[in-house]
Amino acid sequence: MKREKPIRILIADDHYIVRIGLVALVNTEPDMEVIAEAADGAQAVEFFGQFQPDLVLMDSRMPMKNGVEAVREIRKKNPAARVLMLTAYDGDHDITRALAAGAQGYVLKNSTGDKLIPAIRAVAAGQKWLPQEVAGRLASRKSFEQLTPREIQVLNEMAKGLANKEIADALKITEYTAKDHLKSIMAKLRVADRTEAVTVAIQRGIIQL
Amino acid sequence: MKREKPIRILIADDHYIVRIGLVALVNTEPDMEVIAEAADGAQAVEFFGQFQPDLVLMDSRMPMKNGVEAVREIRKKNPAARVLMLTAYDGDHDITRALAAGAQGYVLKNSTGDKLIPAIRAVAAGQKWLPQEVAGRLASRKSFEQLTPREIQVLNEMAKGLANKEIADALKITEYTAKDHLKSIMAKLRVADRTEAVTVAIQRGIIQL
DNA sequence: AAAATCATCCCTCTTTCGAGGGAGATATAA
DNA sequence: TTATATCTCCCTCGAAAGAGGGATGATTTT
Repeated sequence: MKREKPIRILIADDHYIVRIGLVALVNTEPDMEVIAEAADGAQAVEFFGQFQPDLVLMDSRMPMKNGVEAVREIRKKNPAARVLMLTAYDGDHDITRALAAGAQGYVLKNSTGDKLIPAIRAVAAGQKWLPQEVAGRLASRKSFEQLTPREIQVLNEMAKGLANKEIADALKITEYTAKDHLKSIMAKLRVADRTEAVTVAIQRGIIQL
Repeated sequence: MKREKPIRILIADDHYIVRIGLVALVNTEPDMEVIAEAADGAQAVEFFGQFQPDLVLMDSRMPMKNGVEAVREIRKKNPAARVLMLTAYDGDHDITRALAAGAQGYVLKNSTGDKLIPAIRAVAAGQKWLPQEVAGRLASRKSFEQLTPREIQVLNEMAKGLANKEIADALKITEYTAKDHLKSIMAKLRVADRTEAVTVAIQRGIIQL
């Protein structure tokens, strides 16, 4: 079970301080080493191709290209890529999408080192890794009803303060259709009005501001 | 200008990884040392009394007691306390409130080390420290129009998806008054409707979800 | 003492929301 | 092929929302 070569890790996080923390944490382990640091999603994709790390430690929320998209792109070019997602919030949407995009594991950012290090070892070894609370949620209530891409577009327009007619114009559909999307959004999220729909969507990671 | 005693620092952040990063960063400087780490606002207040650090590096968003409240409490007991706030978002509201509560400086979390270290030295030396972009904003457009406490309460109820009548009941006022508050909220934030009012308020740090 | 700010209440009126129906087209899965 | 899901369009109607006025009492500031 002893590996002669250390696990070569690429870190991707837009916060400098978090990157320092991850480097410091990883470097306390003799069998791991950080070989590169990316500050956004696009850079993560670029550096993956360049350094071919054994594992990517990736923040789910980043500028330029978010973590989920970055994972998808990396896995498309390199299906064997191992990715462990890091996130501050545990919105279901982010988690399911990250896993669907090809991430093997998920760790909450407020985890202590003794949770993160085993996760890195597990994913690097090809295993899945999910926090028990998240795994439980996904299994039990079989996650929330999924919004369609179009509904998410409508949500984003709503968050800007557009009226139904304006949303319709923006998306080149009729007001009827915009209202229909709104109806199904509210039904799926089980909320009372558009305002709550937006706040819930933000909490679940469905949209970002 | 050489100090014989290092700057004794208390770190307060709810994310373990960020704490590690801050410790690693600070410890590269010979004239600084981290003497304690708090994981929430209440602990920060407690540790301040216990360790009497020269400076507190405090996250503005924390569980139990947020950064702004913690600063206020610390400064009430110890008016000479030096606090440098750290934040991920640069919402005006957070910044002005932190400064009003007695923080001497403000640093964005995505700052690199060469920005954070000078900030620590400046605040420890009793100077103010604001990022140029923030200082510029506060000076130029003399900050945004301030919402009253009551208006913020209304905003919070709106974010939950309550109708005007429900907000009125929750706050024991008439629907007329609730609508009046909503009117002035929308005017001050210059938004089109309640949904945008909520999203803008979230972005500015006026309310949290 | 006068001015501003805050919180409250009131009324009208037009526009928008949201609920509740129905329906067709396409594409994919079973 | 029959579902199932997504996206689209349509209609009605009552209930909210939001704009526009006016007004009062209590504080605080000037």
